[in-house]
Amino acid sequence: MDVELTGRAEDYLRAIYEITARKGYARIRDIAREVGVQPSSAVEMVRRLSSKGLVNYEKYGGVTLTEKGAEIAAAISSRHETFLKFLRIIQVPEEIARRDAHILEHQLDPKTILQFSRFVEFITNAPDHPRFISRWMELFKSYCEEEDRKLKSNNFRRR
Amino acid sequence: MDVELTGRAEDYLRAIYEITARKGYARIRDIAREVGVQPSSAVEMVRRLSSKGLVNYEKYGGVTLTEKGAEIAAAISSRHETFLKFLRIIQVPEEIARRDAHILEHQLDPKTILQFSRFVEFITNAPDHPRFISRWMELFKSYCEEEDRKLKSNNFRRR
DNA sequence: TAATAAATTTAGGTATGCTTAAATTTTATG
DNA sequence: CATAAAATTTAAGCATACCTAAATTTATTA
Repeated sequence: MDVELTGRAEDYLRAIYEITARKGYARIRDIAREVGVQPSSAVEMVRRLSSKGLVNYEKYGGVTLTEKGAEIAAAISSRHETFLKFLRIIQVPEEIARRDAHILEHQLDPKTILQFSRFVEFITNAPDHPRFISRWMELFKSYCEEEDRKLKSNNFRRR
Repeated sequence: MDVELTGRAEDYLRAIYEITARKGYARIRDIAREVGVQPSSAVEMVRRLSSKGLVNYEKYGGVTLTEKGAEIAAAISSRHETFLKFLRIIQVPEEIARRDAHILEHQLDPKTILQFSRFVEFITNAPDHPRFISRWMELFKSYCEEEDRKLKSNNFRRR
C-alpha cells in the first residue's frame, strides 16, 4: 500500500497539491514554476507520479491528484507546516524559513518528525503552562537579539 | 576560496575527518564502511574530493585531509554535533538521532544552522536562567511521555 | 480560419551517486 | 619468495534529476 517517494517527488507532489487547492488543476507550467525547474523536467516527474497512481495525467492535459496522491500530499504538506512553524519558533527569518522547511521535510525518521511536531505543539499550545512557555519564548528571543547585537559589533570592530 | 560540496560529498569528508582523527589516515575500505557504500563508490568520491584539493590521495594509498579539507570537515562536524544535541533535546531516541543528524546537517541556510545552534546553546547553557530552562526540559519530557502513553493505549484499543 | 504565439513534449546530454563483476595491486603467509 | 588473500581500482550499467533545443500540439487573435 505504501508508495516510495524520493524527496524530490514529494516536492512535486506538494506543489501539485497546493496549485490544485487554488485552481482545481495544475498545468505543467505551474508545476515547473512552483518547483523551480524547466517544464520538460516537470513532464518527466509528472509521468513518474502518474505511473505510481498518484496523479491523473494525460498528454497536454491538466494534472490532478488521485485519492491516494491527495492523501500522501496532505501528509507531506502538514509535515511542511510543522517545520515552518518550528523554524519560526527558533527565530529563523520568514523567507529563509520558507526555503528551509522544504529541506527539512524529507527523509527524516517518522519518530523524529513526531518529536518536531510535539515540540511545536508544546511551545504553541503549552498544555498546562501557557505563561511559562510564553516566558520561555521571550527569553529565547531576547537571547537571540543579544547575540545578534554581539555579531554586529564584532563586524564593526573588524573593519 | 569557497568550495561547493554536495550533501553526499560532505558525508564522505566528515567520515574521513573522523577516521583520520582516530588512526591518522583513512583507507578506502574504512571510508566505504563509515559512509555505508561499496568501496568502488568511495574511490569515485575520494577522487572528486582530491580534485577539489580537499584530500591527499594516491592510488592504493591512504587518504588524509589537506589543510583546506580539514577546515571544512571540522565545520561540517561541528554542525553535525549541533544537530545531534538538538535531536537529543527534543527527545529523539539516540539511534535515530545519530542517523537523522546526517540528514539535517546538509543544505540548510547558515542562518538556520545558527539558530539551531543558538537553541542548543540556550537550552544547555541557559545564560541567565538555569533553573528555568531545566524546568522547561522537564516539562517537555513529561509532555512527550504523556503523549507516548496515549499512543500506546490507543494502539491497545485498536486491537 | 489561417497564422502566430504559447504550452507541452520529445530527444539527446550532463552530473551525481550507486551497484556488480572483473582486473589489478598490495599484503600476508606457508 | 611464490602464492593466496585482501584491498583497491576499473569498467560497464542503472536511476534520479536536471538542462537545452527542436518538434509538436493547443490556444489565441487578426
